[in-house]
Amino acid sequence: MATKSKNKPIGNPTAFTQAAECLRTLAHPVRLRMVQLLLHGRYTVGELAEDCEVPDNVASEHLRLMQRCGFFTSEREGRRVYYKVAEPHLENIMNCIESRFLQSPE
Amino acid sequence: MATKSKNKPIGNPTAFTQAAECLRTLAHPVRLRMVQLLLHGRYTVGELAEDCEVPDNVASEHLRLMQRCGFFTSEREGRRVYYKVAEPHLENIMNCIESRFLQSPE
DNA sequence: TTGACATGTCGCTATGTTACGATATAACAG
DNA sequence: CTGTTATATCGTAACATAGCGACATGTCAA
Repeated sequence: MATKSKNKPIGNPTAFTQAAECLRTLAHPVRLRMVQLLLHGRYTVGELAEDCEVPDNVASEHLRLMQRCGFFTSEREGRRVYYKVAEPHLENIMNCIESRFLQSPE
Repeated sequence: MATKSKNKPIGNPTAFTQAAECLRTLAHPVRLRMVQLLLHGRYTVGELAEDCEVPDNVASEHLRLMQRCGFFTSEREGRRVYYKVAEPHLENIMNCIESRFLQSPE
């Protein structure tokens, strides 16, 4: 019964927990849009907030969450703060998501 | 100012909402492990529950969630119910996740 | 200094999610 | 029929999350 030879993939429980945490951070429509935008350039909090149609402080909180996951870094320039992508795998994952959900502009 | 020519990617708000829902469904350690297993073969509820170390009814609820997203289908055989992958993009997305988090067996 | 602007943080409420125990259904053996 | 196994569902309690308004910080201009 243990010799069923189903050769299961190995699974490190800790890794699944970490992966799930990052995916939860990604799993929000506003945050997905922010990732998509930041993969194409750098933006300020205000620019992201306007594009996503949320108040500035809400945008700021979403950005803070993603910064904690290591997705983004930020640099202040004058009174503006620019965010940009720091996690290189975000591009691959976003491509997968886009190919499934954002394909046909309808 | 609108002529800043940042050529933003187009974004269909509905698509981001759908994508976020599916990602939330994926964003759980037990469910990620189930997806990984089912990408390599078909399994019964009991087999998945044992591998993931959760009670059968908890496994059943996770499977139901993922079935609602279209990730899996199920077929009864006697008293067992086998689940298998129905959403072809799951493999690509899982590969992205594995390449980021499940790389080094350590 | 004062005031305006950009961003960040806090406290709260509403809502969603998870896991559990109990119970229900389904298939089968005797 | 009865009992056993496999899976599914329901109600609920603990917990996490999202968004809001108010307030705090930080930068600059006059």
